[in-house]
Amino acid sequence: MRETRVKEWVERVRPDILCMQEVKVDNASFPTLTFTALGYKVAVHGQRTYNGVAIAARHDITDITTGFGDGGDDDHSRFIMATVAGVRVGSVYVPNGQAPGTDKYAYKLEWLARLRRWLDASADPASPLALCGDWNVAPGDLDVHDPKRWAGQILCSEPEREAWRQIVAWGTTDVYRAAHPTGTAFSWWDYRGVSFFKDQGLRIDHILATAPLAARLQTCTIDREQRKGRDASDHAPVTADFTD
DNA sequence: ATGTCACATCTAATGTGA
Repeated sequence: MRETRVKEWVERVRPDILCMQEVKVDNASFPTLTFTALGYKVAVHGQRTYNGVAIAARHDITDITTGFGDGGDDDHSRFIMATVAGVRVGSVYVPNGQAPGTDKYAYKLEWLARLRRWLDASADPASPLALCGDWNVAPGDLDVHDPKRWAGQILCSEPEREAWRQIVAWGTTDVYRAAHPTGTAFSWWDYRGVSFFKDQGLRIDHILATAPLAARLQTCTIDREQRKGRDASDHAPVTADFTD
């Protein structure tokens, strides 16, 4: 986990809630004290080396659940839900999927289908809820720097986009797209080559909100500056402001 | 355009996943 950079970002931005993905440490190794010292509570569903998701919040965190609890494979720590200040919040790390046709791709599509079934069974679109994280899906061509070059590729293929739409159709709004109907801000740029320098990015990190929460949306921005500098992630943080 | 990065492992170069 990029602890120093996250700490500096939290000190400056002071979000009420921060959802993290790919923390890549188990619960015992998560830097809980770093967040506590900043005035945050944390809920962690960690995993060593791979995956791992967490939520930090300035209010109390209650009703924490991890995984889908559907009897399926929960070996990957990719999903944690909790309640903060009356909002049900999820930190979501969707599998990358490697490439269409691979086992990992099938796992990704099934994982997204499981998330939809979990929402059907365990959540209420009429209540305030947000799903935040690395979705590893660019929902439409506006979210891709070069749609022709990416057509059919991982992160952009039609089955992935359809699985994404099934999540949205459950009852959420992509709040960046709601705030910026024609915006072309990206949240991820490949480490390799000159992709960031040339802004050859994709928008794959999303905040989805149910109607009662989306109605309170003020702004949604992607902090491109965070992709720069020493020890930067290949992702940039997405932030949304909601009225009380 | 198969490139960069971080981390793991039979601590040095290689495999893995992104």
